[in-house]
Amino acid sequence: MLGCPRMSQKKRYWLFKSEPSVFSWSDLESAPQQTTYWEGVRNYQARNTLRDDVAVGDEVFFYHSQEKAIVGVCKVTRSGYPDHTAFDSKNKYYDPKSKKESPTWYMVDIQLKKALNRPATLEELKPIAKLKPMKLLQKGMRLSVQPVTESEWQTILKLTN
DNA sequence: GCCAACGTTGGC
DNA sequence: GCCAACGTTGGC
Repeated sequence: MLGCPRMSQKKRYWLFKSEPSVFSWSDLESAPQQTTYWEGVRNYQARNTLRDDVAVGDEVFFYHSQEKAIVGVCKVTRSGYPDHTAFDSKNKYYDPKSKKESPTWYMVDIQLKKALNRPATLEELKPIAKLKPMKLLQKGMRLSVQPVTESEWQTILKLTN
């Protein structure tokens, strides 16, 4: 669409972390249309990314926190919209501060694209010189939604090929 | 399982 | 608006 600034932008790459005991790659495999909304992000920086930067067509590394490995690739099928789990008092992600008129928290939808041939572990990524600046590998980095550069993306894909 | 590094909350 | 207290994450 002309005139829509984000539309004309190049595809971007992201990494989403998930606790496999909460929501795993295999949960995504068995989800309807292998699609899920990315609920429960309760960190402002990650929220800003979901709300403002993640766009339809972008690609996402799915990272298992416990396993400490990237396990698959997804694509974004819906860009930022209010995280409805924050409105539900029975939901574990309930946040009374977030109002429907002015939502605090946002989510996107992602769809499974393909599993990596094998998981790319944090351990093996760390010594790779090209990946040294990668957000995931920085000390104290706990962001659950983070950008990945195209070169980092390609390096990791090549590694697991 | 411990503890350092963060982010958030709340008292002042 | 500062900062101590607290909760959570993640490296080891």
